[in-house]
Amino acid sequence: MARNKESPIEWRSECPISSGLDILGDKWSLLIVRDLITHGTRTYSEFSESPEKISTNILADRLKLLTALGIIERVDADRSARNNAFQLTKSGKDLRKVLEALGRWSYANMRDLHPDIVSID
Amino acid sequence: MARNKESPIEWRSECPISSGLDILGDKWSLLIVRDLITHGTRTYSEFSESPEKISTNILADRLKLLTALGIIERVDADRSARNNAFQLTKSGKDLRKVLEALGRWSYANMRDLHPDIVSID
DNA sequence: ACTATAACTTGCAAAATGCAAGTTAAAAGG
DNA sequence: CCTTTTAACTTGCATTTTGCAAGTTATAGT
Repeated sequence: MARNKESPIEWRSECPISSGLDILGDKWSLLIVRDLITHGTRTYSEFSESPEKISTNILADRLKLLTALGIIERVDADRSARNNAFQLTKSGKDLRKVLEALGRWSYANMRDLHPDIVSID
Repeated sequence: MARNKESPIEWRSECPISSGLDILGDKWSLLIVRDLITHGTRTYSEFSESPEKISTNILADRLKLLTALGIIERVDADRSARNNAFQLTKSGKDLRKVLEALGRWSYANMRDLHPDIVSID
């Protein structure tokens, strides 16, 4: 992770958009959230099976970070990791609107560059 | 940029969310869009003055990419670069909803981790 | 107890990022 | 018009992040 201990994030400014990107501004974090919105819960190996094929070290890193930020959590906090899925917290569920807006934008605006893109609805 | 020539982007899947992140899933691209939504037009040096302090090589790379994707364009396409600002295209303006959703989420959910965060409204 | 396998970790190569300095060319001033 | 200024980049290199393959650990099932 290579992030400091007080906050897991180094905030670049006070801007909420910039701050959102400080957390979620990469190619993988929101895909984890997407999978949880779609499926409700997901185990480590289920995340690995998504078509974008996240590598295991990045997946482990992002699951830790999203957990530290209170965006996801273990379904059963007291159980061992094996088959113990992740789920969204309230904060994570609130990201649905961000994902919907992004998905709609992509479908509406990237179809000429990416003809195979599918609709979210 | 290190991207191939047919499409400037390598699409990881047909998912519109994943595809949106293929384009905009980094810490800088949406900040350029934010500055243009806030100010209407912006020159190279004005972008550099934003509080997040984007470095000049990344800025140049992103301006090229966002232009290639039809998200931004020069205000006067025929004029020389000097003092010729960028503006959003229709596609770029449509990102406003994504930014609003992200900004609202951050302000609502990250205030305990980042007390200095300000509201977008 | 043994085995299978889910959930990671580790090591290293490749790519992206960050920083400082340098280059180019248009335009403003003399 | 010729010099000077400076906006808009480019380049080089160190650092960080990512990607890939392989290895390790531990628990659930037999």
